[in-house]
Amino acid sequence: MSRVSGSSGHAAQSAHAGSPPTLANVAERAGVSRQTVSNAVNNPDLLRAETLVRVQQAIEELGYLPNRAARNLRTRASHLVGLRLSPVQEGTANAAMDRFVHSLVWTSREAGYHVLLFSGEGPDPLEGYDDLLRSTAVDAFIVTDTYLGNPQATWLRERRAPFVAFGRPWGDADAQHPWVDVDGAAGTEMATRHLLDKGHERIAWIGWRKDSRIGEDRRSGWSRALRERGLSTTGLASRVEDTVWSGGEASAVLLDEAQPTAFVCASDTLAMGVLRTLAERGLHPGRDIAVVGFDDSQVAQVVHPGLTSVRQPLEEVAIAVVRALEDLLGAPPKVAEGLLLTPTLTVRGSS
Amino acid sequence: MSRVSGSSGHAAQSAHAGSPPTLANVAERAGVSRQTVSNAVNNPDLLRAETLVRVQQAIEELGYLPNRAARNLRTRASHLVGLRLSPVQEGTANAAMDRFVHSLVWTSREAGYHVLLFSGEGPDPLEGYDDLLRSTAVDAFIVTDTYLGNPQATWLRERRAPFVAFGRPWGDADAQHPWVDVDGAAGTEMATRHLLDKGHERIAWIGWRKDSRIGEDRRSGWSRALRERGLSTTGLASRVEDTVWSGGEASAVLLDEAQPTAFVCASDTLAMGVLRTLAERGLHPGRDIAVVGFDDSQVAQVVHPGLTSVRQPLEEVAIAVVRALEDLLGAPPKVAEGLLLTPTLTVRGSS
DNA sequence: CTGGGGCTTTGGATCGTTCCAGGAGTGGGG
DNA sequence: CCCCACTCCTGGAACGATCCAAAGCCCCAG
Repeated sequence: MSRVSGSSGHAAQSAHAGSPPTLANVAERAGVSRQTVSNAVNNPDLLRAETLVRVQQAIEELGYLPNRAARNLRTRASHLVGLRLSPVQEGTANAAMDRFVHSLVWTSREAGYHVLLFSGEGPDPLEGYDDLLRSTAVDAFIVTDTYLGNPQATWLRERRAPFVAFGRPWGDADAQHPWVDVDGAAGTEMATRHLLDKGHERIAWIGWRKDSRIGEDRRSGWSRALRERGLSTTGLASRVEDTVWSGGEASAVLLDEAQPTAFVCASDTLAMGVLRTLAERGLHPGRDIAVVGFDDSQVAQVVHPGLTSVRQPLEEVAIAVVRALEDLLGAPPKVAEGLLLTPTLTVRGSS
Repeated sequence: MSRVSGSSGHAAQSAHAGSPPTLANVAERAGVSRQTVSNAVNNPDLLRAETLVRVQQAIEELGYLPNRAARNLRTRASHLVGLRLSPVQEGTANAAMDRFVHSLVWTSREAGYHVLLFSGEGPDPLEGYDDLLRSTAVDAFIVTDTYLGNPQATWLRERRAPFVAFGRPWGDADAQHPWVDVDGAAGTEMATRHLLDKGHERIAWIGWRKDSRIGEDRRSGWSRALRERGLSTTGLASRVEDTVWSGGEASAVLLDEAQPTAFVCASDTLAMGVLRTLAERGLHPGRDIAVVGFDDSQVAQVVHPGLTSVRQPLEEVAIAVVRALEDLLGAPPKVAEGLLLTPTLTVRGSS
């Protein structure tokens, strides 16, 4: 047999092999049984040191790696976690999602998992879950859009499908599944305090409609911070759609009617609207009026004076999610828990 | 056996079953052999109509779906495609990537594939490919960062791993793999013509360093459009890093030295720098000076007067990539081809 | 010398599916 | 009446790994 020099330090022979080496191939080469090779891979402690070395050498020489399908079949586990990409919402939320996905993929890798993306077609939030679950394609799911009043959670629980949620179970207090979330209220509270410390006293809020749990949560941080200092919130809050235009309109009205010196917004998108209004009126963000957004999106980083924004610790969220996943899939599964992480404030020119 | 009423119109019994139903279960219930059930699923034509109905009914009643691992093992295919997320480059490129991933997941679903994400740890562009390939976890890869002089392409070809590239094989003309790319030059040419049609004659270019193939390609579209109208390009081009600051600096210098009335940029990030400079000088984008970016990112949509930008048809790219994938994995595999798509121009306030 | 216990290693069965070769039933032509 | 072709269906083997029970080996106490 001719040898191919492996440049990357990896398997030498597998490069041109017709089909990948199997356990049996390794076993034959090492002069042991299949089971021994399997043990060398999964339970090295069981082998005599001498044998282990011999087997490992054979593995190295052949460039053996266990066939995933076979292993999955036997162990009834795929080491894949499913993540559903919500339907096209080319908005701010997407940007955060992107960061989260990156972190998640990264963290999962360390834990021996891979992330399988799937998409729901229509508005049906269950779309896609069913097939993957029934075909045992994934070990667990990661559910992200819990603001929907999470029908997924209910559905998945009924099917006894393991899953971890990024987002609190807003509706039911006695949800049984593990979840991780970012304390939005703490974020806006931090943002508001930051402005208070800068001397602002009339700080306005622009958020989402009242039926948004997340929106109301973030709003509560703002009002809490103000009341803490004995300041009133009346007339200083506005609830609108999450668009630049809405943010602009709302801030225009607020400026006219309540003369705030600063704005805290439920999203960077809304904050962009505020910046636009300020520009139209010849006001300078950061100098004349302070503005704080939420999510620390790309936009916040590149817009003119820089937009101060609440940043979600998505890397930590990912780590916590994966940890919860491991607890969940481990034997025996640990009890489900919720974890609330605190965001940080990225200060830029707008404040 | 008690019946559970299935609310979603799906499997009735599987909801509370300990383990999912198998082929054998269905076969028993339908009074046929395993193989017949298998045929009912994969080759319905082989069955007598009557039998087919009976089997399908049993499948429906049990909520049967083939076990993925077993099928993968037997057919030596996973119906998964691997997509590597590049190391954290929290920049503009990311945003485009995000849109692409969405489209890809969506399109893959239709073709019966799922997208498996993985991440390379360090700068090594091969990181992660090897394991997935050797363990036969994915059927093919989708390679996106071909600007690296694609060592992946070379490596994957050596291993005979099927893959489709999003991005031209810039280096070697005789690359054997299928690829899909967006004609950046056509995009900037379109953008430049758009400005020419608006009456601009001194149109500047701000792009990336000369060693960027993509950057030079985009630049060529600009210069082609100018020369076409007999206009000179000398002194009107600048090549810098892809940062807001660089874009700002470059535009400041160009404004001083060449008095352009419009800017075409290789990225939205650079365009944002131009907008900043204009703001500092009290110039109004779209009225005094026109600006066009590239990628039609989130930023372009929300920034003040709106940033005109070249938009890549990523949905079409995804479709083409998946089609190429199907050709590649089909039997017999079709010949590899390259496909160049044309971007569009999203016109906004900045021009 | 025998037997028990710990440490290693082994062969067979199994996971759930698809491939393969062949069997049962039907109908038509010689 | 026989044989062949055709349609439809079946049982056994295979994919490549892990689980399980048990066998071989070695050493020491009885």
